Amino acid sequence: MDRRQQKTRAAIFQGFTSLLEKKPYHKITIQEIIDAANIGRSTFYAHFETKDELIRALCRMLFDHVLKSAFDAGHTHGLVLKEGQANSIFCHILQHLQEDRSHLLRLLSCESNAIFLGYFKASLIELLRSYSQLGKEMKCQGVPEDFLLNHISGSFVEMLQWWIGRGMKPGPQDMDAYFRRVMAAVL
Amino acid sequence: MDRRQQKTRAAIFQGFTSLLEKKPYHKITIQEIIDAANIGRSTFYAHFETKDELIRALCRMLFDHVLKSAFDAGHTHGLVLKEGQANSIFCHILQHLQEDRSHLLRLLSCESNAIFLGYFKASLIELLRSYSQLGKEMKCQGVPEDFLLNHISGSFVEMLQWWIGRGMKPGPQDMDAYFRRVMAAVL
DNA sequence: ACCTTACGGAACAAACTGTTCTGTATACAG
DNA sequence: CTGTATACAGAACAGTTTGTTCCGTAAGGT
Repeated sequence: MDRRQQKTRAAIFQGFTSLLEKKPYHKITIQEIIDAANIGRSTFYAHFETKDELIRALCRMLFDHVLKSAFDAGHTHGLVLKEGQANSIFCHILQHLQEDRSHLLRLLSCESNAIFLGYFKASLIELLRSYSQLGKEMKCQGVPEDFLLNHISGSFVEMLQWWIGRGMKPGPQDMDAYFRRVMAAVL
Repeated sequence: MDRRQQKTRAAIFQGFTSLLEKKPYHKITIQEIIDAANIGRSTFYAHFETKDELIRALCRMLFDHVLKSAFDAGHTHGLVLKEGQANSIFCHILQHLQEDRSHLLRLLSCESNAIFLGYFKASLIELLRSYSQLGKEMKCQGVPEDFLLNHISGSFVEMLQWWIGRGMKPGPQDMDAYFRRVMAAVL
């Protein structure tokens, strides 16, 4: 990809991100993004057709990394923390978020975090669907697998929302423990 | 309240609702609502300052009824279905939704249902918080009550989303059974 | 019957949108 | 190093939407 395109794209993401920390998504105008990114009007439209397309691209970029690395960790250690283990998919995601370094956590803490959490849940469902050991780790006979997938992913995202809303106060291990307790009948 | 205001308010809700079934919330303009409701421009702004205020008023109106009646049923029967029981808070909500008559289910099925489900979850948390028998019905020691409240409400709404996305295919009793299974460690 | 007030509708400036155009600057390949 | 391709900035554009103000009319409430 052309270096100029990379820089422009990064500038748009950066400007958009900083705006999202100040005001809700639906009140941000494309004009403001253009000003924040310090680019020309036509340049923005050369990269993204709409604001929705922009946020989707942003989500893909951010979530792909986190979920991929969590998946790699979980492939050998399982979904949730078991006794004597240090890693697991869910715990790894939480730790990765707290370490941050990317703007991910700031976006998940912003006023419009529901949008990001929605995309996050969809990505998580896809991840779990492709998780080969899923069948072995899920209990709960008599309930459709699809329902369980939705319940697990949904519950995790709901927990994330609660965690973020409280300033990430309990640590990742504690959260993983809470999660394991309430999901005891499923995982 | 003035009869004229009642009629205007109803016309706005009606027009807005029918628009929501056709297109997503954020693509609906106030101008379209005005046209659909067949009222004057200044009249709309005399009732609501913004589109967000309108949808919030709509949610309050719709959810208050459902949750209040569900609460009355649950006050004598408990949160979830036990053997030999015909009613419970969660099962009652599902049944009430399926009977419909109000436009609630259509709104929860529309493209922008995430907005409604968000308000629904908030209302549900408030309802449960004021539910006197909550402490007795919740298991799961060692996990903050606030976390459980969020998990229960969140999981219910996630289930609702799944149910609606599948055309409300399994009946309310089946859904209540699924819910009871996955929440076995909590309720 | 009177007074209050909600309504309709026009007109308004302001802002945002999405597109098109032109000239310039930069990247990349040979 | 040179030429070609293309990404960029910036202006200009018409078309919407927004939120407000005005006034005359119509309906409600007492």
